[in-house]
Formats: sequence, C-alpha cells, structure tokens
Amino acid sequence: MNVEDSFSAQWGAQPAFHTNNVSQHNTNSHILSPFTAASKDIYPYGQHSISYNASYDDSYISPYSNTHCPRSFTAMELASFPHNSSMSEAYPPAAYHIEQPKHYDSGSEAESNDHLMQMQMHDEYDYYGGPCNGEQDGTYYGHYSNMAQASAPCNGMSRYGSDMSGEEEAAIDKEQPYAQLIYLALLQADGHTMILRDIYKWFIKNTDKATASKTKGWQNSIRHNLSMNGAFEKVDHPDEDSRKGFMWRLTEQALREGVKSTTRYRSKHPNKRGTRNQQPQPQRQASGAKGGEAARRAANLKRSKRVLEYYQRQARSVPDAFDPNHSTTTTTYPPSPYYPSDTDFAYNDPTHFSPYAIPLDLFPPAAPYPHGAMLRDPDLVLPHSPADSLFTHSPTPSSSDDGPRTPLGQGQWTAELRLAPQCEFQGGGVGSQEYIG
DNA sequence: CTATGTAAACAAC
DNA sequence: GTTGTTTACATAG
Repeated sequence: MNVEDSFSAQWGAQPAFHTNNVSQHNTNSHILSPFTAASKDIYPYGQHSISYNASYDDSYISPYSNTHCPRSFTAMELASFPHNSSMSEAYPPAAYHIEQPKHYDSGSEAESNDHLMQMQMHDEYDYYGGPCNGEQDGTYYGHYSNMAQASAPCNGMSRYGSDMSGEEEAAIDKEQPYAQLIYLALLQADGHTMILRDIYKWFIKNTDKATASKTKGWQNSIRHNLSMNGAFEKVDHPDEDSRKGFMWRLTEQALREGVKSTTRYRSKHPNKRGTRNQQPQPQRQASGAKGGEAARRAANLKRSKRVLEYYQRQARSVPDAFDPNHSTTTTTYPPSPYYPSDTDFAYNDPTHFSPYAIPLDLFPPAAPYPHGAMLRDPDLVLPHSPADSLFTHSPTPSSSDDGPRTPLGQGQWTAELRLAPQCEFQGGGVGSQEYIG
C-alpha cells in the first residue's frame, strides 16, 4: 500500500494523519502515528476539554519545548484562502505543508489599544509570545506575514512579522468573519493555542472589530465563536491552573481543513464537543442552556408584546390579518432535556465512531479520494458506506432540518434518545471525561 | 435558507 | 468582572 492508498483509506474512519509525515516518510509507519497514541483525540470535537499536553502527543508542540513541528500554512497555501467564499466550506484549503511556527509577540504592540478592552492586558501571558528558545535560527519567523498575505490577497506588501511598526496590520483582511479571524490568530500562535485575552489583543491589533465597536460585543462574538465553532477547542493550561479560563487551540481538523462556519455548529451540533449525554454536564454548559431558556422566555415575552401591539393596531382594519409571529406566540415549548441533540451530534459526528473498532477496509469509499481532495465536511465523513444515508441513525432526519433544537414534543425526543449510543465516560471530573465507547 | 454578527441570560470562577 | 455556553434575533446575500 503506498502513501496515497493509505491516505485515502483513512477517509472518514480516521482522519488524515499529519501530512508532514507524508512528506517526510515514505513508509507506512506513519499511518498509526501520531494519532494512535492519542486516539481519543483524533476527532477533536469528541472532547469537552482536552488537557493541554494530552491531545496531540508527539504532534503537538509545547510552547516550552519547540522540538516538534506543528502544522501551519505556507504562503502559497494561505494565498489560496477563499477570500469571500461561503463558509459552507472550510475557509482555508487543507494544508499539507508544514513549516515552523512564527511566534507572535503578544505583548508589545497591543498596549496602545489596551484601553479598548478596559482590562489589564500586560504581558503576563506569554505562552506563545516568547521567543522560540528551541529554534534559534529564526528561519521561520516569516509566518505571520504569510498569514497577512493569505487574508489579504490583494495586498502584496507587508512583512508583518519581524519589524512591523503598527500600520501594516492593514495586511489582514479585517472584514473576515470572526471565526476565520480567530483561526488566523490561533494559527500563528505557538502551539496554535491562545488564551482568550490574547485573542482579544490580537483582534485589537489586527482587526477592526474592536475599534469599530463601542461596546464589548466583539468580545462576546469572539467568545461565542470560540464556544460554538468546532475549529476551536479548549485545553487546560499547561502548568498554572490558577489562570483564568482555558486556552483555546485549533483542532487538528481545523488545522487540516480550516475553520468552518460557526453556524453549522449552532443547532445541529449544539455543542461542538459532543460529549454530553445523560451524564451530568459541565456547569457552564448547563448555565448556558439555562440562560438560553431564559433568553427564549424573554424573547417570547417580547414577541408576545409585539404581537399584542400588532393585533391592537390591526383590530379594526384587518381583524384576521395573519401575523407571522402569531404561531410563535402560541407555541409552547415542551419540557425537554437541555441537550436533545446530543444524539444527533453523536451520530453525525465521527467522534462517536471509533475508527479503531471499525476495520478501515470494511467500508471503503466508493472511489478513493485523491490526495488533497479529502472530504472536508466532518458531517459527511462517516465510517460507513457513503451510499448510506448520512443520517440513518440520526434523530435529525436531514441536514436541512437544522432548525431550533427544541424538540417538537418530549415524546419524540424520548423515542429518539433510545437511539443514543451506549456512551460511557471514564474519569469522574467534568473536565476530564473521555469518551470511550 | 445560510452565514454572520450581536445581545443577552446564566453560572462558575 | 471575566469566561464559557447557549439561545434568540436581525440582517445580508
């Protein structure tokens, strides 16, 4: 089996291995590496919170030991970023080239804008901002300029990386959506990992999102995208647990395939990590859900008021006027589990199929995907025959049924939940649960 | 309908 | 007050 064969055989059932291995080795030994050792992590969405060092094993680069080669994009690859393309596809193309990271100086340039954040943003977080001690040659310090070119295809200038002096940030296409901007920020970060505050910093420095808004809505949007977009995953801080919050890292899938629309995760994949089930959930998720419920009630209240006003206005002229809001005001939300779509997610996401439990050659693709033409949509990457319905096992009957997660009726969900996989989790802590089956 | 941005509720920290 | 999750809604295409 040659490399191409082994690559195509990975489709669906197993994510593409790091292509640096492809370029660096001509043997098949890489097929089981590096993911074998971190099998539970090969589908990043399967984790709620991944320990900082546990996930990528030999592929992951530690901020403190730059002895490994993380994935990043060459200028050529980045230049092919779809600029205004639809988010229905991953933003950047799959990357198959590896180069050493450019380390982003997270501190010095951001101070001038610190007031925007109304928070203390000193250089206390330097996980990815420090010099690359392990690589003194500095040969890869052009990374960010590549990013700049990528996101600003029409702008050929800009060497942002080494000696930027402020205004060259125009090289970044600031009109890109949040998800992609976050992606860019993380992509150039050491280990593709940043903390929230430094993502804020990056936005202040490299985008207009912060300056264009007098509110903190842009921060909310960043958090929203981090939470909702499957391209981003939380990881623990490597050492200091006292740090507030998690670090955010690009998933392996995002590194391979780019960031995808945040929308796609909103309803169909209510939680991108998909580890929720009947198990007690992380409090924050529960709180978020509660907030959502409350928000929905509030919205219904508002809507009711609007409709009331509407009917009061229409009472004399058009008594039977149809109001599109009417039905929503009469809609009752049944008592439902907070996360009815878990099973949906579970069955639609390859996370819940163990690629190691399913022989790869049991379900070969109808036609091998050529190298570089791998399926990018994780929803479409299934370990069974591509001829099967993508949603055979899914409570969500079709991809178009991507609407509100609120079930039509509790009975429906009850029935559907019976289809749930027999999930077990090992590890008691909410942050350490691991999907094992 | 999809993608995106934004607001907001909420709980934990 | 910050962080993270989630829902709702508005808008553009």
